[in-house]
Amino acid sequence: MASKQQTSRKAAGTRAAIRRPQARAANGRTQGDAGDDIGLDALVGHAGYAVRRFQLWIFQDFIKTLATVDIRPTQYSVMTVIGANPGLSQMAVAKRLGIERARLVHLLDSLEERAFVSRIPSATDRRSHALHLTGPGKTALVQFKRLAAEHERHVADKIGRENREQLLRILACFT
Amino acid sequence: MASKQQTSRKAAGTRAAIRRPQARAANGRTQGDAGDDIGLDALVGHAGYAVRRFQLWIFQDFIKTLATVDIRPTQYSVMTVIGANPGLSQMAVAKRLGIERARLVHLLDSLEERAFVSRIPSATDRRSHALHLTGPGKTALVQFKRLAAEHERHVADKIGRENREQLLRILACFT
DNA sequence: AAAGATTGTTGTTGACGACAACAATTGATG
DNA sequence: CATCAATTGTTGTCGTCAACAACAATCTTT
Repeated sequence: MASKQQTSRKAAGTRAAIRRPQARAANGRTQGDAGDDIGLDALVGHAGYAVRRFQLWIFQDFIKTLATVDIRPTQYSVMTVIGANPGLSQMAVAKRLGIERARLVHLLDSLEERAFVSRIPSATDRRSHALHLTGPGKTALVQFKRLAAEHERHVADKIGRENREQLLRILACFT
Repeated sequence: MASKQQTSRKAAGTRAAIRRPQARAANGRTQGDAGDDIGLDALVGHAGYAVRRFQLWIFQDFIKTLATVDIRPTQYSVMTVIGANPGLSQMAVAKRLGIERARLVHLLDSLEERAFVSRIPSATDRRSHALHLTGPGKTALVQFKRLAAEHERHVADKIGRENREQLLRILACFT
């Protein structure tokens, strides 16, 4: 942090800027202005880039759509799995969702504080907890699913209903 | 942090565990073991979940494939855009890639330290920098692109060549 | 010249993935 | 049965990343 010497900002002007008018970009643009015709070059052929942008958009919409109930995508996924498979251990949930068990601890803490989920000591294995939705948790999840379905409609509006289903088919092997 | 009272762990055994044998899950499974047949319920219909899992996989593969040159996806995207549009300002690059300009500062710091990119004071606007690849930066980028193409082949192997192209088409509106 | 917007920068916050260590407990092996 | 390895939940740290807020320097507008 203390090493960055800032050759440009504060000392701007000391360097003579001996450059031909401007090494005109690959486009027709001279400077880096607002013009939205900046080429992405190899990036357009990369699935990762498109997926990253898409995921950003989709998560933001999810968070916004479920803002009134203050539930984030990961929390929703945890509650959904527990709701469909009551009695699961934390390890099982973590493994199934691809979450680290260390991270799941905090997620469950927050959900337990809000009385949506309860950790019940397993009768057969005193190391593990059997995860269950509470009464209020079940009721809440119904509403969450309604809102999540609304979010899913936003997705369909954005990329098209057909495309959304195709996408789900293509990525089914990751779920 | 100091409030979590841990009703289960340390005090395990004090509570009588008055529960019928086990509230058998929706599946046939009793406990939350390793069995990989845990239902996802509503999650399977959510694009966001599939996309999150896919992005995780794809980024890990990218990082692994480009590990020898120590370049991460975001760094690659920055260098690619600068390479294709020399002279861009930081604002322009940030806006184009959907990165925050605050974040781009650090990205450029690291790339400038490695002498891949240089911030040249703009001749027309003394606030902004014109971003360029250095000689070594251009050479390196060629290799990065080769490795990135190899990564892209991994993606095609994973989800299928046809599916990959379809995916790119569907998500083209986000790039 | 003054007011407002833009650009790069610094800093903070919170979500998240990865990893390492630990106590309690279970399971397997001798 | 005693012992050792493995598992489970937990705590902690580290680094990445998005989102904001504030700031100085500089442009733009009036």
